[in-house]
Amino acid sequence: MKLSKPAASCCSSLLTGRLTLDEATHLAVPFRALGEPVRLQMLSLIAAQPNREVCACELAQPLGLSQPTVSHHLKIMYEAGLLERERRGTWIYYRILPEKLVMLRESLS
Amino acid sequence: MKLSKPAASCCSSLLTGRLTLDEATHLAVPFRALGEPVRLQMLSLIAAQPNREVCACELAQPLGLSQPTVSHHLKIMYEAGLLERERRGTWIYYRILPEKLVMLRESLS
DNA sequence: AAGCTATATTGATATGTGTCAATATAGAAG
DNA sequence: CTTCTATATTGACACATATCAATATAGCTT
Repeated sequence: MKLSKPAASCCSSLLTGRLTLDEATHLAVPFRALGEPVRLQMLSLIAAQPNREVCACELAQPLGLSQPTVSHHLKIMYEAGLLERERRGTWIYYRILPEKLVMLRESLS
Repeated sequence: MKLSKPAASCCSSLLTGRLTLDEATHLAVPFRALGEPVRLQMLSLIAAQPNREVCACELAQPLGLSQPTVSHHLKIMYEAGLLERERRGTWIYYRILPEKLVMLRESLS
């Protein structure tokens, strides 16, 4: 079993070696998701909830955005691996995935 | 002297309270800069140098980009506070600002 | 000053994206 | 099944941005 690149297959780090275009492309996705002010506000709003989750329906009003726009941003963060979602009845609740934040922090060190 | 928000004026954190639009707008800048694969490759390339710096002229060829495009990306990362630059004769050398990476890591924790 | 090289800027173009209105879908409740 | 509400998708539009060729600027060197 060859281990040309030890344990970096899951999460590449910026500073420990040159990134291939493929690694860079994957790593850029969550950073791009974080590169939008409205989405950062969404994350901080979720984190500020007592139970660390928020119903999608609670986001439009405090952010002054339409429902489709909220849905769009949630989708981007979900697909970037920053959020998980859980359906409970008619509502869908979103939570931050702390592991992803850890991974991103590690990619910067 | 009122200290309504202790030490967070320099670097706001995602998870320790709701971000204002202004805080979010500022924090989004470096994340957006990191959200481009080519720029991540540039950073990893700089970090991989023995002296942790790179001449702007050394970037175009390994990345397969034109000189103006390289200049554009360097400017974006410079203005985002990720890079510092130093002119030495005709050449300009870029280095990563580790403090900025620390700040970004902290904003994710 | 003139010429050379490195870097930045400009202009043009193609692509990406944030936004909303309108519409579709999904689940709950009558 | 029908209706109601929550969420997602589509279409359209404005704006941002990645890219390069052409050009400008800046600093050496002669």
